[in-house]
Amino acid sequence: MKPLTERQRQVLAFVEEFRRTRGYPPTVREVAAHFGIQPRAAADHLEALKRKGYLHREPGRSRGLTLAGRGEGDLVDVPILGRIAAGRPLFAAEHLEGTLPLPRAWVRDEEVFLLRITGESMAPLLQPGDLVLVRVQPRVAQGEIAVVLIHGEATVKRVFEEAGGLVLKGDNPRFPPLRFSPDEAAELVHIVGKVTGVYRELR
Amino acid sequence: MKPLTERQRQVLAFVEEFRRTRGYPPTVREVAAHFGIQPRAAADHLEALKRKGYLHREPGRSRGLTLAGRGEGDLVDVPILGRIAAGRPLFAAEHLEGTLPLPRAWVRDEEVFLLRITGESMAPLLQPGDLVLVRVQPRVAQGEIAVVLIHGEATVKRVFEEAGGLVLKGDNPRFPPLRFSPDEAAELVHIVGKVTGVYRELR
DNA sequence: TAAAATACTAAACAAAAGATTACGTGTCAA
DNA sequence: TTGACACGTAATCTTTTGTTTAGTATTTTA
Repeated sequence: MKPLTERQRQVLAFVEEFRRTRGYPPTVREVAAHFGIQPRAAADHLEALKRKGYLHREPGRSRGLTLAGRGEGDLVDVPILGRIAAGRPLFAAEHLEGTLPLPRAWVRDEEVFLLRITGESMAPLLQPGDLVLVRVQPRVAQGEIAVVLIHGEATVKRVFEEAGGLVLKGDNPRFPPLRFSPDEAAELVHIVGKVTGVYRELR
Repeated sequence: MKPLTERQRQVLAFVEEFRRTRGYPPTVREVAAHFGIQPRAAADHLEALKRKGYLHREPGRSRGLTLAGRGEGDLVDVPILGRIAAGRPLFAAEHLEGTLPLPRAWVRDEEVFLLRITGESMAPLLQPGDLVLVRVQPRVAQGEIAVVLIHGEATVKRVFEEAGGLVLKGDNPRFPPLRFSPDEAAELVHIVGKVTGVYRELR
C-alpha cells in the first residue's frame, strides 16, 4: 500500500479512534471540526485515504466510511453468559456479563456464546473461572464436551449415549457420572451446544 | 432488561446485522425501508429499544445508534505471532498470523501479544496449538510462566531465580530444566513477557 | 521544470436524515 | 371501559451532511 503523509495518518488515526470509541464512523464535518479545517479539506484527505486503499467510502452516504483490510472488518459480538437459566431464552439479558467481539473467521457459525465455568466437575481441563466457547447444537458426538441443561440447571459434561440411556460424565473422578434412562433424558436433559474452546486467565 | 416484542427483536437483529456487515449503523429510513414501513414507525421501534435499554441513540445524529452493553466500545488490536525470532523487532510483520481485537478492559496494558504454542514442554497446561496471551515485561515473579528468548529462540517456561543463577523449567517432566549461571543468563536469556492467559481450541 | 499531488479557505447546493404533527387500529391489563 | 402501549400511515419541517465550484499556496515527483 502507498505510504501516507503525516496529515493523512492523523486523519486515519482519528477515523479509527472515532469508530472504536463511538461505534460508528465520523461524518466529513466531524473530521473537519476535529482538525479545525473546512469540510472540503477533510473530504480531500478521506478521498486520498480511499485512493491509497486505507479505507472505503460509499458515495453520498452519511458516515459511509469503512476501514479497509485491518482487523475491524468483520466482527461478531459473542455474548458472555454468567450462567444459563431454565426456560429463559438463551441470550436473556439477565445473565449477560458482556460481549466479546471475535473475528467472523474464528466463529464461522452464528450461534455461539461464551460461558463462565463454575465448579470443578470437568477439572483439570476446565477450571472454575475459565471461559468456554460454546457452539449451539442439539447433538454432540460420543464423549464430546457439551453444555447441558438438567432440569434447567446448566452444567458442562462429557456426553455418552449408551444402551441404558444417557450418561453425563465429568473428567474429575470425584464427581460420579449422572445416568438417565431414555425417558428421563428426553424429559429432563437438554443439550445446548458443544464446547469448542477454553480461555483461562493465568494469574 | 425488559422483554422485547417480536417486531422489536427483528429491528434489533437488523441493526446488529447491518452494523456488522456494513461497518456502520443504519439510518432510521434504512430500517424503515428494510421492513417496508414508514420512517416514523421505525423511529418508534428504535425509541422503544432505547427505552428498554437495548441500544443508545444520540439525538439528531445520523446513524447515531450504538448497541448497549456491546463490547464494541474500545478495542485494541492484539497481534498474533506464530513464532518470535532473534534480534528482529517483536512485532516484525513476518511472523504476524493476524490480529485479534480485544476489549481494552481485558488488556489494560498496550504491550500485549498472542503467541502460538509449539512443543510440549509446558504440557499439560499448555498444549501445542494453544494461543497464549503475553504481557510484555522484563521480569516475572518466582515460578511464573514467561516467554523467554534463549539465544534468539523463543520458548515458554517457568522462571526461577536461584542461588546458582536462572532456572527455566517446563511443567512436563520429560523436559529437563535449563540452568544458566548469572553470567550466561545475562548474555543468553531474555525475558520477553509474562503469560497471562491461554486459549485452547477443543476439537 | 512543469505537472501532480497535498493542503487548505469560502460559499453554496441538493439530498439525506432526524424529528414532529396529526391521525388511526388493535391488544391487554387495571 | 378506559387507558397505556405497540404498531402503523402520511406529510412536513429543519438540520445535517456529502458534494460541488472556485480559488490559493506549497511540496513532490516524473
